[in-house]
Amino acid sequence: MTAKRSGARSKRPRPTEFQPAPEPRGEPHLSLERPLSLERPLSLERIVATAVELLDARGIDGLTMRRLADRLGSGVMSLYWHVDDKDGVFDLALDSVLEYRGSPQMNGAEDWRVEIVHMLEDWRAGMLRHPWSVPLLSSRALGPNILSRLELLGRTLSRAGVADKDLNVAIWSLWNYVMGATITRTSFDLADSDKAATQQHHAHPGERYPTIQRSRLLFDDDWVGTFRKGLDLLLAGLAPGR
Amino acid sequence: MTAKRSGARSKRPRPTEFQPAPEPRGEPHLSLERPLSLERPLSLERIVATAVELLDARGIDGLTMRRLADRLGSGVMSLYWHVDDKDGVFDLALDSVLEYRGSPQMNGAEDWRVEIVHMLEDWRAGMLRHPWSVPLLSSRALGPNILSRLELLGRTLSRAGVADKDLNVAIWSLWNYVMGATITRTSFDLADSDKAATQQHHAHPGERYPTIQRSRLLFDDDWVGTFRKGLDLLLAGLAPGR
DNA sequence: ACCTGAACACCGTTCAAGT
DNA sequence: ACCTGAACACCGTTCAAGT
Repeated sequence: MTAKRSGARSKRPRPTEFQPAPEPRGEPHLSLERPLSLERPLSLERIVATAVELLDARGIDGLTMRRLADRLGSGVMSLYWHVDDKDGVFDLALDSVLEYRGSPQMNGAEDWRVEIVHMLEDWRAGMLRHPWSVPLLSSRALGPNILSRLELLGRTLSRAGVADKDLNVAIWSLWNYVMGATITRTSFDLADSDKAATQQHHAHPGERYPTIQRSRLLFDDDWVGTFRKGLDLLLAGLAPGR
Repeated sequence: MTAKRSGARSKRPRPTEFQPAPEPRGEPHLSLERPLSLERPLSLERIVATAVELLDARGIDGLTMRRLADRLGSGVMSLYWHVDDKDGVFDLALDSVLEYRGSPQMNGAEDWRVEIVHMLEDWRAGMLRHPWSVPLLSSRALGPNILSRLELLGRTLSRAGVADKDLNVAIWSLWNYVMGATITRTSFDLADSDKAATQQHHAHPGERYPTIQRSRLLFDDDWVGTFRKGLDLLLAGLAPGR
């Protein structure tokens, strides 16, 4: 039977440090009904936070409505009062993980170049911290937090002197660069953990892939450095002035 | 996870050849309404081709082992003799769609810039023709056809005069750019078909996203032009010579 | 070598109902 | 307003077996 409503349930699964629920800051609307108790009552915030936890722990296939409900100490169907369906959970989890907490004082005084690099590295780091977000991001619609990042990026470029007519290309070039770099990175993490494939394709690239081998393409693990170099190059091209 | 297992199970021993192209020859248009099973014997090729067909027609969730077997006119479990598991089908389908048929005579005589642009646009077009390949590509290991594309890209860059020590950054920058641009593109296709989200976030970007609106970021549909511009910019930065 | 159905342990979601 | 179990129509895959 599935009667598991005994008292020992429904405690917080783990005290692991973990990013707070999607809306920690003083944002417009929020539930002032409930105290911040993470205990009994189901709430969108709790559902999303737990979904992220589950995704972090077990990957994209590990998120199951039943498993999620279980972790929350509720019945499966209770989730459906708060959420449309499983895709809704994916969308919410994805966007929550992409929220941008800007650095304390990023005002106009700073060098815009520093600012942009910081934004993009933060974004990339966020995705790498939750690798499941990458495929999700490429198969689901853009949420508000992602759009906010785009907006901020555009604003900064604009402030840096990029003309309106060039803004489009500038934003997308940077955006695409970050997405691409992150995908590449997670791809290779995957490849590394998949020894069979690595053996088969990466271990002896000299025979079929001499250039790849010569450039040490698959073995260079200075991802951050490479990321920065390409980014600098791009920025130089986009806003040559100053 | 690659499909070939080390045991004696696979159809083809796994030496040098991975597997031929399952994509339909002739014009890329194919009928989605395929009559079932005119050819009797199951084969890896047939399985992969049908999987691609199914993915094209019904998306990533539409591929089901049962459905696949059904289309092939076989029992579900018959598939498992040719293929490890469902992930194996995904890997095979993905790689098959990314095969590069170089243009007839792409020899050294051509301008390398033309060559590279052609390669990358072909790659991008291939992914857009099979949108399910994008999230798959960002969550699965790189297959041989993808590595071949990388190799060719590196070789061409090298021939164009890029020094070995710069090859790494050059390859990844271009690669990442294409991946990112393609993801962005498919994201917006999704957003367009998702009217609720579009209504909510894209229809009134002026209020919360003034810069995005000003740059007409979300409404510009000259994807090809934008793609080309960013690419030219990148190429100029990567190989300033000439 | 190749293919098969039955069976198992799961899924997401509808529904009618409880508080 | 919030939550629930039972039920339905699916899944992927193991197994023992057939040719």
